[in-house]
Amino acid sequence: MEWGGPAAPAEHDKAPRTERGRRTLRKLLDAAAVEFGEHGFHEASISGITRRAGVALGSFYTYFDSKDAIFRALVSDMSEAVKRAAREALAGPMGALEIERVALSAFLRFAAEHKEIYRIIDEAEFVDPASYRLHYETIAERIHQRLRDGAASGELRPDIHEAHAWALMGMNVFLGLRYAIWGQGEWNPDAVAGVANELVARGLGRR
Amino acid sequence: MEWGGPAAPAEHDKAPRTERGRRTLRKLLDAAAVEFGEHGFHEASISGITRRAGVALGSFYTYFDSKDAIFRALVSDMSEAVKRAAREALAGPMGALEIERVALSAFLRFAAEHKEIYRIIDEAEFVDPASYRLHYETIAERIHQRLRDGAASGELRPDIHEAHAWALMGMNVFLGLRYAIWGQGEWNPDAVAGVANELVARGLGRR
Amino acid sequence: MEWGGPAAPAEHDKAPRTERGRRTLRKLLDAAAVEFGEHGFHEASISGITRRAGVALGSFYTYFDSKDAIFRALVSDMSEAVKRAAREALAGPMGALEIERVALSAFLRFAAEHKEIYRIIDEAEFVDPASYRLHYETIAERIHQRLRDGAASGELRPDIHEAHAWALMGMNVFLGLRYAIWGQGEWNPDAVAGVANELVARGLGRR
Amino acid sequence: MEWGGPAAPAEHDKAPRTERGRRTLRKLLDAAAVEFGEHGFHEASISGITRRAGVALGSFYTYFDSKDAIFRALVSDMSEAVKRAAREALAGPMGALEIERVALSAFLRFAAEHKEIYRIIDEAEFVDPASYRLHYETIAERIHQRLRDGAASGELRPDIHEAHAWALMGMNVFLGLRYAIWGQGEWNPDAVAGVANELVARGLGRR
DNA sequence: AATGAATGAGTTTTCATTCAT
DNA sequence: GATGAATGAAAACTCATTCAT
Repeated sequence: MEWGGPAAPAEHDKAPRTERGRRTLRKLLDAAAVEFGEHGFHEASISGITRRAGVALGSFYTYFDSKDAIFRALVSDMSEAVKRAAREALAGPMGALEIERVALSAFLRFAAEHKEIYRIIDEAEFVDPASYRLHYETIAERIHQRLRDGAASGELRPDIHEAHAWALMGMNVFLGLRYAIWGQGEWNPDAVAGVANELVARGLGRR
Repeated sequence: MEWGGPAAPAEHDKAPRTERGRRTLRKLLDAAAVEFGEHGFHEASISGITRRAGVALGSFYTYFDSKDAIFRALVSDMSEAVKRAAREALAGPMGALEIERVALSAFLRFAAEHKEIYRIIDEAEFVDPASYRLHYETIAERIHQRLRDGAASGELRPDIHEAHAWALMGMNVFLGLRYAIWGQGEWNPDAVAGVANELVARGLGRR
Repeated sequence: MEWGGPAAPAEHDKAPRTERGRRTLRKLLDAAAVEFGEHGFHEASISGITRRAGVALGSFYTYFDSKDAIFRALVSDMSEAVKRAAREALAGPMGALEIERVALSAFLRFAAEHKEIYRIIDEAEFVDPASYRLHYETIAERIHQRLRDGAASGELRPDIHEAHAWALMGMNVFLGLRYAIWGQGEWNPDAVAGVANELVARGLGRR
Repeated sequence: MEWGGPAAPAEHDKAPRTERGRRTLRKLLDAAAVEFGEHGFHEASISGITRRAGVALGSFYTYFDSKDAIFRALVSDMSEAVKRAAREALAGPMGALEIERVALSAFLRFAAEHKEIYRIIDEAEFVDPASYRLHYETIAERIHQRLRDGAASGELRPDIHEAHAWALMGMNVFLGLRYAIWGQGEWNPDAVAGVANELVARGLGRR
């Protein structure tokens, strides 16, 4: 459940000043990921978080101003983690279609590993609509850029539209929902990504 | 905001016996759509619903057993309305690809008209996970069936897979999010549906 | 401890609509007078008030929005009661000096009877400074008017100044503090009022 | 805001041993005067005091045992300062009436300079009732003694009563409230003291 | 002496649900 | 059926005080 990364994001306004404090902050974030994933934002309780983290209730407020605040911190933590996972998978040089296939495959693996991400991102729609919208707009823009690059290189059709990026993202998200979250053991990320990629290849590729 | 249809769904266990009761029930459902759409399930309050409906707080329990109950009634009300909108749009005889285009176009119009549907369906993930899952599985199955029909008629590729249905649904949902919900005035449902449909046509159509 | 008067002041925004509600509101106000008088605003608790009133904790919020709100309601209740007590004592026709003597005497009796008034008014300085200031400014103005009337009738010096009204009020308040609140059994309101009145008579009376 | 005087009152049980400690103690007391004056006892926080003082939270307890303790130290600091201001104003030889006039004038100036004194003394009624009562009883006794001296010297009426002292103190306090605390710029301490003193002169002076 | 993290008891407030009229 | 008052469990949040470094 550890979302890796350093425990004290730069923008955090109650940054710990000691090593001990840094550890406590990390424990709280990890505990919050579990608690929110299990119960959802509203059913989750601060005391549930601190209990899991093994710290006193009051200590929560040493690091966060409210339940909202830790939720927001968690969402950006996760957006960051998803991005990192994608970047790692896309390290080497690849063709445009290959990129999309690998990206989807990596995302499916990541979601299967961190199922709580769906609940938490979806709940952001209610808890912090701005960050919810930003989350998807950022990803769509990233995809859109990749598609334009593919068009420029001649591998994809020249008439790439923003709607294509959103369509692609929607596909990916729902395939993740169907297989990574609701899937039953036997499915294969590469196979799913392959089926989707064939659709994209024909749909957007140059013949 | 009126979700049309008769006021007393068959499965409702506290069906009103009088005409006056029927009107009160309808007022409550309409008020709930607004309240839940505006605040989300948890921030919404029964008293907010009854205030909007113009009835006394206590009267709520004459028609619903709980907050959950009215929410569930609303979700099925809406699923029903979406289905009805689709059915109406798909009345005449059409080819497989045309069906998908018209269905998406109708859905985009419907969502633009009833923006609260996204919030409410999404929130079902937390309030009533089973109905959330059922909602999407039902739609996916419907799409899957249509694709199989298209394959049988020879218009689509023969190797249709369930993943194709989920991919298609994801596209539609995210295009709705981007344009019907977050869009700014100028967009055209038919154009969006056209872009998506071209992708599907190449991706799944027989050459 | 009952502050008499009707239970539902006109300006109250959560006025009860039934007789039963009216009784509950009255019980809450009376209980609050005791609780605030005994513990002061900050040490007083809502649950203490409802326990004394014999109603459920939640019922408090049927009538008041917050601890502040009931405190403010109480202060105006009391200002009103003090004014009423004074008016009753000053019913018949009297000379200017006699008026001041009777007013002080009545105030001393009232304060002895309702010792909590000092704590509550004084605490308003912190809880609701505006009403604290208004309370004293209103009384000072009332006194000032009476003194001007006395000057007009020729019984008092013609050069009455606002400062005289504040001086008189200060005398009264501190004599109340010394005798009505901190006094030990044996004191006599009329005697105290007499001593003060002689001072006023010489100080402000026409020779 | 500095209440002058040496930083370590004799009765203080945690007297600092070093010069540095003495400075920290002084900073805490000055910060507390501002914090309590601004927010009142209950809304004031230890962390607010240490933040203003520029020291760490924990350091507070090196010098005071509790929030109450520093409040009490502050009240006695202020009582002391008021007394000192009066003593300085009353240095030379004066008649009984002149003494009262000068004392009031000096008090008005002092209060205008240190407006927080009213809030803090008044709040003592709730935080430390004994010291509140003692504060006023001590002052009343001091005034009473001066009036008796005036009677003995023949300048004042022989039948001086304790109630006269309390009446005088009440006048002074409320004139201070009206002019020093709530007054708007233009008032003159000597003029106010003059009006009050004329009242006292006629009321208590020998004709 | 100084620092700042940790503690947890205590209080306000909300609101779904029940009930008497 | 309708009304609106009553209930009380549950949770967020504050902050004086303690403690480890």
